[in-house]
Parts: sequence; structure tokens; C-alpha cells
Amino acid sequence: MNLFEDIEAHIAACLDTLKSQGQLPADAQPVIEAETPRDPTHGDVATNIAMVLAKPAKMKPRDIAALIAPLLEDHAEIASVDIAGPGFINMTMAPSYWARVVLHVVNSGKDYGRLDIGKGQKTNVEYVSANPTGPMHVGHCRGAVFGDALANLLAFAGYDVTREYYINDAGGQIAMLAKSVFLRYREALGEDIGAIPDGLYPGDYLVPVGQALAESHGADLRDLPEHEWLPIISDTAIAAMLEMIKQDLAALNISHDVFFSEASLKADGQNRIAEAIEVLRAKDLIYEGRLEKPKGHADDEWEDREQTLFRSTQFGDDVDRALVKSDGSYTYFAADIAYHYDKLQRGYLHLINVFGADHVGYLKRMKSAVAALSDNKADFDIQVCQLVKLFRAGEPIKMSKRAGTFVTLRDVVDEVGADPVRYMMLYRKNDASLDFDFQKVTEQSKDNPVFYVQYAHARAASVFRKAAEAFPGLDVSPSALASADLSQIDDPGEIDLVKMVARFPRMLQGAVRAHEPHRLAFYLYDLANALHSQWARGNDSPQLRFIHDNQGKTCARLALLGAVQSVLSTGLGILGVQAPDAMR
RNA sequence: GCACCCGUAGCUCAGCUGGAUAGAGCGUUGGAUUCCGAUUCCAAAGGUCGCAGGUUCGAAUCCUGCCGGGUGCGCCA
Repeated sequence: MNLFEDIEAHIAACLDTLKSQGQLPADAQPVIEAETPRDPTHGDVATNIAMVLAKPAKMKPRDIAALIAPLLEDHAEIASVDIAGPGFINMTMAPSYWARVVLHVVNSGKDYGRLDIGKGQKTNVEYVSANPTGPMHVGHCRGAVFGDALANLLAFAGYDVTREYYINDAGGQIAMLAKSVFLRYREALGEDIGAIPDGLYPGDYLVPVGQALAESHGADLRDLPEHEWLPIISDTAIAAMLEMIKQDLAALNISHDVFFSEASLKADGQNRIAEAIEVLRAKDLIYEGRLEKPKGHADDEWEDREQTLFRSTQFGDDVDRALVKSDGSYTYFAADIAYHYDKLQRGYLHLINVFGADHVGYLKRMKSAVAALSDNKADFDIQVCQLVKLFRAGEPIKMSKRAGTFVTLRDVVDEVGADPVRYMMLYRKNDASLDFDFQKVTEQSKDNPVFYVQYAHARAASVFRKAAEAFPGLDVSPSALASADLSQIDDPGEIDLVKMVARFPRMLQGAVRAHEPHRLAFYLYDLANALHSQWARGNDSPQLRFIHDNQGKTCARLALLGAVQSVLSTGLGILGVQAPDAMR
């Protein structure tokens, strides 16, 4: 049940009638849209259909509106229809419609708002994909929460979602990791290793990895040549780092379905990178050529050389991109092409990548690659999460790996809790940068939306508990509330709440289509606000309280409250935030 | 130099893919509340939507050019 879809269908039927009567041109196929007017005095639903039709019908908008309005009004649940402004048609719904919304929500419970626009299509959301060289830092946090909420949102909309993590377990940084761990291993064997050399990872978190190696291998590895110990140590180190990252993510209630290893692209004698490049070569998109030195490039190390290039400029990229390094090994991009080719072969119809702000330069080439590999058929979206700036009581926190003033994701979650972190990260459009103040995020004030929304849910739960005391033996199960006389929901504040609830499915549609979970976070804030407002009216006017002297009235209001609580719970669930029955 | 993102109230930000008189929180000012559960509620003041053009019935939203801020810019991942 969706108010706007109901009305749009009704409008379509009215237009068909007018077309069959010859009052509108039969070939006009306008996009029919119903929406909430900004100004509540303009009714509950408005449509601009008369303005849209003006050109194809060659009529004045208000004349068209005058044709449509009487037909629209011939609907049992539309109380009145008005023509306003340049030709808007404003509709006010009958009380019986709002009663039916409450009934529907109470009956649907957790499934209210669930969409089937995904139609079970396989969808891959790749997010986090942090390098397995250390613990996650705050920079990863936003993308992690965003990707997770987006995956939840799409799943609720009927997509078959896979949450995926690409492990960058190949390349130079992994060798650096292994060398760092080798030092820690020797340290665990009692050697004095001195200071960690530049370029290696100095963090203490590698100490236990070295100790574990010393326990499992004794001194066996110490005197092996590097090419022998390196693979052993790097496997152990990657496994340990990945385990740490998984635990960090678990602290934020995030878990992935698939961990895809970059190294696996070349494992078992295969060379899937070469295979993917051949696929592109067959499309005549690979050539040997030279790139110009970028202007404004600071270093003088530029070496002009011929190299293997991908024609990404054919797909809108700024320059063609290198696939092979000067030492003959593949670039990161080459491996990523193979990885995305693998995703396409696994049958995903929709691919979504969540990038950090530091990867924006990578966006066009990745889109080019997927377009090339799929012959422009893949639906591929890259969402970029902008930077998070950390503050404490208004003062910016400076981070430096060297100085050790490095804030990990775990630090943040431990200090403020998973729920506030998640809500804060989602309470902003992802492509705008975000200020994150430790002090404000821990404050339980209205300044902090997470507590405000959670409190609304807890407040509803509290009323149900109190109702059980006021009316011992009262059945407040959904099925019992569904049989309440819902026509008693007639206070304007109550109707406002119903209207908010009725908007939920349409709001979700927009959030899904735009891949914007923040819309849900804002909606929930508005819904909580409406509930707190109605609650406060009960302070001034006891007859407006949810628990009324009259048991029948109480049951109707509890049905409404249950509907609101259910939407809060569903929405918070999608955002991955707890919906508590009591605060603290 | 180039690319991408941002520019909306004093501050932090929404604005539902082009709709009607541009919204919310914080802050400021003034009220309500010994309550079904605190950290709640109501109201007021506060805006040339960075600037200038363009597109059309209609622009914060789309296009172009500037200005300001951020991020990134072969062989790092």
C-alpha cells in the first residue's frame, strides 16, 4: 500500500477515460507523478499532470486540470480536489484512507515498506576493501557504514545482495608487511631489532604476529633466504591482519559475504589478469603507446617509455591507463580489471563500489573498464564517501602515523559506541565531507539524532508497557489492534503521524533508486519528531494521550503508535542501528 | 594545468532527479512541562540559495563561464 502509487494509478485511469472521450489526445503518454506538497494547506497529495500535459494537448494547464479534477474526485477515499496556482491539482484524503493505512501497517509489521523493485536481481556491493596491512582507521569507517547500510537498503528493496570485500593481498605493500613481520619474528626470538626502518610498518599490532610465528616455527625461518620465508610470513601476516579487520568491522556490526583475494587472480598457475586483458584486446582496446607527463606533476622521476595501455579515453576517461609496470608486473588497475571481469562473469546485474575520497581519481578508469568488459551493458555505480574530519570539543584532531596520533576505527567505536557512529556517518549525504566531533556524538541531546530517534522508539515501547498496567489483560498484539475502531484516530496530530508513516515506502523508493541511505536517516528523524510532538500535546491536553480513559480509543491510538514504532524499527534496522525498548 | 566533489540562515546541514511563499537542528530571544519514561514541546527573529548569463509555463535543482574551498593526478595499492 503506497499512497502515491495509489493516486498515480487513479490519475492514469482518469486520463484513460478522458482520452477515450476524445478530450485529451490519445497518444499523450505523460509521466504521472504524485507527491507531497511542500505546504500542508495544499492538501495531502499533489500532481503536476495538467502542466505536463499542456504542451502535448495544446491546452492551458488550468483547463486540463478542470477536466481531470471532477474525475479524480470520484473516488471514495479522496475527500476533496482543488486546482491551484499554475495548474496543480491538490487532493485531500478522506479519514477512512488514513485508518486503512494504520490497519495496513499493523498487519504488515516488519514487512511494511518492503519493496520488490529489485525483483531478486543479483547485486554486488563492494565496500571497505581496506589493505590488509594494519587495523582499520577512521577514514575507512564512513565507507564501511555507508556500504553496509546501502546493502541493507537494497536487500529490503528486493535485490539479491552480495556484500563483498576485495583483499589487496598482492603487490609491494604486502612485501613490506612481511618484512615488518619478519623483524617482529626475530624480535620474538630475542634479537634486538632496533628501530623499524623507514618504509616498513612500525605498528605494535605486528608484535603478536611475530610472536605467533616464533611459537609455531621456532627459529626455523630465521636463516632461510628471503624468497623462502617471504611467502610463509606474508600468508600468516595477511591472515592475521584480515582477522583483525574483521573484528574491527564486527564492532560496527558489519560483515561481508565474500572476501575476494587479489592474489587468487594469479593463483594455481592461472593468469586471470592476462585473460581479462585479452578480452579487452579482442575488442581492440589495448595498445602499446606512450603517455604524456601530467602537467603540474612535481617529481622529476618521469620516465618516458612505451607501455601497455587501455583505451579508457574511449569511455570518457581523461587519459589511457597503464596496465604493466616498468618491471613487467601488472598494475593495480590491471588486477582490478580482472576482478571486475570476474564479478561480471558471476552474473551480477548491478555492481556498486563504495570508494573513499582518496580514490576519486580512479573512478573514471574503473567505469571505463566495466563499460568495456560488459559492452556498456553493466549497471555499475561508484559511490564516493568524502572525508571525515575528526574533532574533539570543536578542536580538530591531527592524525599522523609517524607521530602515533593515529585514530583507529576501534578507538572511535570504543569511545562513542556503534550506534552513534553509524547514525552520524549516515546522517549526511555521502558526497559531502563530514565533521565528526567525539564530544557531540557522545552527548545524548537533540543535537545528536541517534538518541532522538532511538528515544522515540523506546517511548513507544514504554507506552505499551504502561497500557498493560492501565488496562490489565488488554490484548495489544497486532492482530488485536487491527480490529480496533481506527476511525477514532482523528486528532490532527495523530493524522500527521499517519501521513508520515504513509510516506515511508515512497521515501524508500527514492533512497534505493539514488543509492542514498541518508534519506532514511533524515526521514526517521522527522518521524521521531512527529511522535515527540504528539506526545508533548498530551502534556497540555490529557485527552490526547495515547493511554485514554476509554479503552477503545486507547486501542486505536496504540495501533497508530504500533505503526510508528514498527516503521522506526524497520528503518533503524536498515541503517544497522539498534531500536531499543528502553534508553540505557 | 586537468579531473571529480562541495558552496543554501551566525554555525552544521536537508531540499524527495524541474514545481507553489526555500526547510530542520544548534545558537539567540520568549514561553510550556512535578511527565504514559529523563535528554521533551511551542513560538519568534534570521536567506541576493557563491557570482553572471542561458534553457521554459516555472530553476537551489539542468547547461555554459567565472569566484572560493576540498580531494586526486603514469610504473602506490
